[in-house]
Amino acid sequence: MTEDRLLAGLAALATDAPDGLFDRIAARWVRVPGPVGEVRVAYTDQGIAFVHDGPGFGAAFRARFGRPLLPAERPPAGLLPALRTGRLNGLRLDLRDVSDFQRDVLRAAQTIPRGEVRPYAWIAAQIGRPRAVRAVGTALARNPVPLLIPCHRVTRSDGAVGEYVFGASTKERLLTAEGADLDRVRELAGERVFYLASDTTGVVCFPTCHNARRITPAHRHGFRTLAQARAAGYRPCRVCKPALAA
DNA sequence: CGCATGGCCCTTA
DNA sequence: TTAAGGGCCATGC
Repeated sequence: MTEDRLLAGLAALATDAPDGLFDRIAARWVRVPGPVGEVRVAYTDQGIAFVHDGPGFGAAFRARFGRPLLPAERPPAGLLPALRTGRLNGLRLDLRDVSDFQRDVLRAAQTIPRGEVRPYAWIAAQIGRPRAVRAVGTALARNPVPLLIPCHRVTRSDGAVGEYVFGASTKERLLTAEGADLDRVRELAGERVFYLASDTTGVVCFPTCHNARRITPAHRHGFRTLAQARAAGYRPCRVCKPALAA
């Protein structure tokens, strides 16, 4: 920051109400109902900063953000619907403390529609780091705002659901509640099928893509790899973009 | 086909 | 500064 900007900032502080200043430094927190039980949420004037379940909330927040934390009267506008519907709908997030890499990962995760899943490797490819698959897992594990950024929609390439901040079983409950057919995914994985194609459209998808779910059984073809699907004449779906995982 | 293993890359201690 | 390890993945029996 230049000296001029610093002086301007100081001047602004002098004219600001003290509580306005405080809210720029500190964070507020509330307990709210989430899709799988109560969660605690911290937020700043920039947006939602931290979502956590159960005990240890305050300690975890301070360890990570190092800011004072005060209880709020009521949840910020839009938080409850966002938690209920799995869509932000304009709710702002405060992601200032995350690294560039993590921000890319989180942004990619945000594009996964409700009721669908994508592999960790897909995220890695999507952000242009196709080999940073494990690092993607690490970044998602540190998602400061789970539920709001749907890291639970990222699952393993072999069809297993994978790990989750709130535990694998919660991940399953969440996905099932959102309408993802995990039993079907597992059934396909048992047959080594990770892609579904339609011979009427000539398109190949991830199994939970809404386009894949509408394929008539008679026209459905399963593939183990994208390369095999391509060899059979199918092109990757432009919605779920399976090309980016191969 | 289930399991082990080496590889990869970002983050933290 | 460096080394260790993690929400993974592709391979090799």
